[in-house]
Amino acid sequence: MRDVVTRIVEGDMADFPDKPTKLQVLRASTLLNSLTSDETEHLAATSHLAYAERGEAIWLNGSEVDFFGIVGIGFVKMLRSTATGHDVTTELMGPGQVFGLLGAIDGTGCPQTAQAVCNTWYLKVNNREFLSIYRENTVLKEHLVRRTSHRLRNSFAMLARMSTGRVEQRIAAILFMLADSYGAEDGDGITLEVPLTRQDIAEMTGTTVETAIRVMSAWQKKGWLATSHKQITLVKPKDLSGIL
Amino acid sequence: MRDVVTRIVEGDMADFPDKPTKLQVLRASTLLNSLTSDETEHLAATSHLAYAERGEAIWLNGSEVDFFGIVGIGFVKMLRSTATGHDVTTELMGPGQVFGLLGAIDGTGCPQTAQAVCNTWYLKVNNREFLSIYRENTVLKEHLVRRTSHRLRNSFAMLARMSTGRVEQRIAAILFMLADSYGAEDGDGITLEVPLTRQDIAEMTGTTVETAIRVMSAWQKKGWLATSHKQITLVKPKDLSGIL
DNA sequence: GGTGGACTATGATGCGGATCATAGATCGGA
DNA sequence: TCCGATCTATGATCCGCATCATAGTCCACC
Repeated sequence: MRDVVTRIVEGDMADFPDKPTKLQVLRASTLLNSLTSDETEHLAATSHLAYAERGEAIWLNGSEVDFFGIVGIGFVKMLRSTATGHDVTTELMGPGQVFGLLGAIDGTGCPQTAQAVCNTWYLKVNNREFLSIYRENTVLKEHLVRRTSHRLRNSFAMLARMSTGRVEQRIAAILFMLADSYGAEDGDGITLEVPLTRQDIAEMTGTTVETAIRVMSAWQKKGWLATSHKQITLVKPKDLSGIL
Repeated sequence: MRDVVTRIVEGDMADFPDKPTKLQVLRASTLLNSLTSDETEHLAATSHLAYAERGEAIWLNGSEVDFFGIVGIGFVKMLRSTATGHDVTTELMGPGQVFGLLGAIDGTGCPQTAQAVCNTWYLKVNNREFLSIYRENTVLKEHLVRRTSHRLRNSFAMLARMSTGRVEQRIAAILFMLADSYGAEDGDGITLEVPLTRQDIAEMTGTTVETAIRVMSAWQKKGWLATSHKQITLVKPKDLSGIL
């Protein structure tokens, strides 16, 4: 990674996001905002901010790491590489979301690679420091149970979608799921706040770039969809949802 | 459901499993065996055993139920029906496994249908009674976190497998996952203790019965696989794993 | 022992989408 | 302002597998 300060001064890097503070990231996390001020400050003191460029791997699957992450600004995708060399993205984590925590809790490493989808600030929280807070905290455990079960349901929903139906439906389904989490409605439709390439979409739907491009181009021609600069806008969500 | 007693007396029903006791089921549950004797007995007193025939639905997706289940003897599959009318099985629960619990905890219903894979005894545990024990029990929450995160990982692994690769690989992957959980090694290979039809396999892999049959028949001819009476035996797991 | 229903088996056919190939568009960086 | 890399676009071809059709097999139950 290049020197961050240099780039800010030069101003030559597009989309270089403002650096958040540790406390901002911790407080923005839905999972951790039940902690006391003391606990939050302790975590802030023992963790540190990190920056990942678009495409940069935060960790590779199977590797043991002594931290988990909280997305500050940007997006991180969790993915697996199959034997055939294809990557499959299983989750997309946005601001405030925790990733890699479960591996920290049960001591096994994280089975998935974490990779920055765009230039991203995230907080590296030390496992040990967190666990000492976590161990006897019933409220935190309850939050974690709920968050994990929510993810489990989403995963099952995806599983059902991905293992059946044609590609069109799979892609549409993904777009709606993304819109649900990261969509901004602005009169002209729902714009996804995640910058995604067709390649990213393909990885999430288990198809190829070409097919993803074909499908989405067709929708653009129909006026159902608009894309510019990796911003995807669902112009006519009603029509689009018709193919589901 | 027909009169259970009648069937036992007549002896005309194949594979009618012995009825377990409530305490047996509770104690066999990996999730709940951390409870005290008092708690276990209280749950036993407020829950009741139920029987489901092969194919019988325990609940339908979306329906609100005031209980969750623990498999005693038999197997239960969790499935979703897609718009195209196809069913997709997401999980298979065996003896000692809890199903539908997460819906009980967060109050939303269970989004998946629970259906008996074979004649099954299971325990219906009352949500309210369980929650009063669960609420302040840190150990139980910890168990639940671990169990749920384990399921989440499996689900992601499945997701990666199902959204890529050809049908052969998907089916092989499923067989190995099943062998992992319910396989009995006996010298001549690994026999799955779950009675599964090709239809069941197809639902788990997002393919059709015909294709599942074709693939598995081919393997039988190669001597990699043997089936009889819904018992699947991986005769040459090494060779089979070669296609992954 | 016979019958109906579920399960397994196998062939024929057509289409969705992967794969390969090529080219234009857009963007980051010098 | 230009170059190289990444991303989008589109066509041609081929094959995996869904679909439809038909039969044989096994088992529960009368």
